[in-house]
Amino acid sequence: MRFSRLLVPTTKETPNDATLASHIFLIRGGFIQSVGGSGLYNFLPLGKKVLDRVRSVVKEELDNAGCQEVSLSFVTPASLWEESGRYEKYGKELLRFKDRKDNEFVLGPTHEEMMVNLVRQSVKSYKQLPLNLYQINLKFRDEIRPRFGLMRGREFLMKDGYSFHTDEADMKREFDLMEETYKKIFTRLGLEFRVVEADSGAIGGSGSKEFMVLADSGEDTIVVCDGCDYGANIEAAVRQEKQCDAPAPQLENEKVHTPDASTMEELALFFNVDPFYLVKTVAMRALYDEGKSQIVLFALRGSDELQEVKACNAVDANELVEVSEEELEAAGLVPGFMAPFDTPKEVRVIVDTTLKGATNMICGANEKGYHTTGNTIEGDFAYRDIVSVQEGDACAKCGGTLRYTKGIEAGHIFQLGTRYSEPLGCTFLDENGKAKPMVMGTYGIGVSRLLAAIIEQHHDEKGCIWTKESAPFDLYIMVSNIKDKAQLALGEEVYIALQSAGIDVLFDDRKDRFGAKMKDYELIGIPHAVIIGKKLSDGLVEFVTREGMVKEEVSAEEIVSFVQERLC
RNA sequence: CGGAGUGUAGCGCAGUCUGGUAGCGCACCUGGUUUGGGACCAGGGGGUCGAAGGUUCGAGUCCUUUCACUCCGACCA
Repeated sequence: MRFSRLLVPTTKETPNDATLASHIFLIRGGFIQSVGGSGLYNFLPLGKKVLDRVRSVVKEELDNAGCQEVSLSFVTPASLWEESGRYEKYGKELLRFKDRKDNEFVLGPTHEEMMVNLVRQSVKSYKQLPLNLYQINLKFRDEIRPRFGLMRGREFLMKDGYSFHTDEADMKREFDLMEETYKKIFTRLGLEFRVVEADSGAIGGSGSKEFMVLADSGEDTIVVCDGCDYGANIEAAVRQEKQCDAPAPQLENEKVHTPDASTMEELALFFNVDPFYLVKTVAMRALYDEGKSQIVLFALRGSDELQEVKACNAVDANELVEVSEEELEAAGLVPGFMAPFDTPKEVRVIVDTTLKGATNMICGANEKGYHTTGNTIEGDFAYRDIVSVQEGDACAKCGGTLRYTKGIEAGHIFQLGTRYSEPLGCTFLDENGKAKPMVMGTYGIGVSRLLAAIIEQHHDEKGCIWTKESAPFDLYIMVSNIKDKAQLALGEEVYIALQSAGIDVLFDDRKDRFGAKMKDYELIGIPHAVIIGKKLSDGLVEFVTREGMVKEEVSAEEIVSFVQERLC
């Protein structure tokens, strides 16, 4: 491709809304263009090329693993979402609309329902299973706050795959195969990543793993172990049960007047104990379908923090919101002095598992200004893991030290089970002619987000540094001064020779000066460049590696074979 | 949805306080010079100042309403 014919509107200035390197360089390098609406982008020729290359890596590896590509309608009937029960649950992120006949539709944010619908219509026998179908298509989610360019757009390109099995064991086999396949994909794209345990979120199902591209700018906090390969999203991370060296308060079971102490810090000071021996009671309102809600008290140790996603899952709610003191009082609770015991009937109580059987605990007395000491946590509570792992906690797997790091969620794989096949009636007949729901897995990769992730990991202060398999072109050739006949002639010759050798070349034949062209090269970030310039009079050209901007002088006569060797 | 801010040429911004010919830089077009780190000179094109209403002889500027976007938070496969 000749640069003079390519639409690459590079800019010197940074768009005022861009803060992340990937956002800045993708816009400045003329890869993408903001549509003006938030979270919507056009892909310009260069961006489209990168997208296609990334997409083909994904496709190749999936096809190798035995997956089959399909393409599902982007517009999906609302009735399918009602069947699965997600029409309500998915909330405002679903963009709903009606056609001229007043039928309701949804722009697909994910396609479990659609794929299950496809399969239930065409697969009836165990002989047709297993099956792994995927597509690489647009998705639309009406995000509350899109940001960071391609990182969190409203419209985005996603690879979504769905597998169908006769039993759990076969689904797990496929799940493991997909984990390996995803590792190959991210490795080929040149990404440093970590596979972590994750929360299953709105998709539902049991085990799930996320593929986190490590980057400080990542939106997710992940917990990793210094001692082993354990890694988990903060929303799903677990730890070894915490011990406390400080002595337990040896106090009778009695009511104590604590007028000014309602926070954990104040209480710890008042009783002179470690917060480990305090019961923290956090009140939240759990929201359910059809506007139903309930106040829930979460009881945990004073030394722990509530992990909201875990808490939300523990009560199977759509979401948790804060409750005002007035609401609490109206429900018969005493803010600041609540206990998980003797609560009003309509209030639900969840107790952290590490509190089960705990003795000598101090907690609220359900009376303003009073706490009780010497409590033992026992009885019929719903015990769940609802606490957040903190840095420095011990790894449940090896005892090593856990710490936080940031990641970009680039892929997520789920063991779904029958979460969708059952409500949607996606069944098969087994060897005995008995109908059973198919066991499913689902596997996603944020393809357009990967572009942003690659740049987050591979850039310098000057611009992008694309990896070998993601680069828009394999090589950039610059003719420093196109009025110099010798330079131009060599450029043309090398360009044609390398093109016909199967190398995808961007040939910069523009009239601009050296500096301007160099800036563009650095911004666009093609892995290698050949610069034909002044030294041609000595029979020399330069071979540049974008990473580190390493320049090597090469004889002009040998440049074609030199490049071929270096690029293979 | 809470808090803060911004809407003026394709992009980045000034002008708004104190009403009086709509400006600057980049980009773009023409001609010339220039060609190893975002060149220079000369000329040129491009705007319902987010929208609606109001005050005024006169509104980018003042008043009212409204819409959109951005940032922080909440939220989020």
